[in-house]
Amino acid sequence: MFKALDPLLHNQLRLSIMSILISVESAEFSFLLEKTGATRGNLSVQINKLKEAGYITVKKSFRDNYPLTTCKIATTGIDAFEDYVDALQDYLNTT
Amino acid sequence: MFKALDPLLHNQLRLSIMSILISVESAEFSFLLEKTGATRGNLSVQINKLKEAGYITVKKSFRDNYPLTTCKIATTGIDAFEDYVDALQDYLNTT
DNA sequence: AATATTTGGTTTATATTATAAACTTATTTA
DNA sequence: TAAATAAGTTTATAATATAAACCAAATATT
Repeated sequence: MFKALDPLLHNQLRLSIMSILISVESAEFSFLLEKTGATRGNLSVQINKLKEAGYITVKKSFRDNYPLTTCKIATTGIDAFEDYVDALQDYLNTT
Repeated sequence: MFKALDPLLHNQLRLSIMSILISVESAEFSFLLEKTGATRGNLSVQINKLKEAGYITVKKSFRDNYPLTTCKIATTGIDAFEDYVDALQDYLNTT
């Protein structure tokens, strides 16, 4: 009856990140920071978990001499996100 | 932008329980056990958390000499569930 | 030219949470 | 009367989330 909810996506911050990334071409660390309201530490950790899972790709570069972390959703991530949204319907269905 | 997700509801098993309870008059422990596929220990713990929060009421009685635990959603629980579903929309909105 | 502050993160220590295994108490069956 | 089953509860452990502390480089301040 209830499909399993991908534990990686079933977390507020990671879901926020994915939700943002699914609707933009790419997003910088500071953009995600502002949009999610997370702390830098937490954001860093969760970005890495999503990256380890292959849900997003992370590019590290420099801009104006400062580090710049850019995130982009991967195909695997899009699929996982869609599956998650799909699975959730069973739970929310207030008929 | 992203509303907070009630941590009590943002858990697969507890959300399953609430999802079931919102659509029935009441449900027995064994019914929830079967529908959720949880272990008895886990189900017991999560039912109690929902009860402590005032999201559900739990009635303990006996039937055929055996203990019978019956759960029913409370008004507070209905409200919380609706708020949760509402908050989630911001995250899922694939527009 | 030192020193302090800011930027843009990462590491890690701690607290919280989730979960299953072990336990309990009563009942029925062999 | 011993073993198995029913219906849960308790609790030990593992996993997770989170913020505080840290770090390196750049810029600003005295």
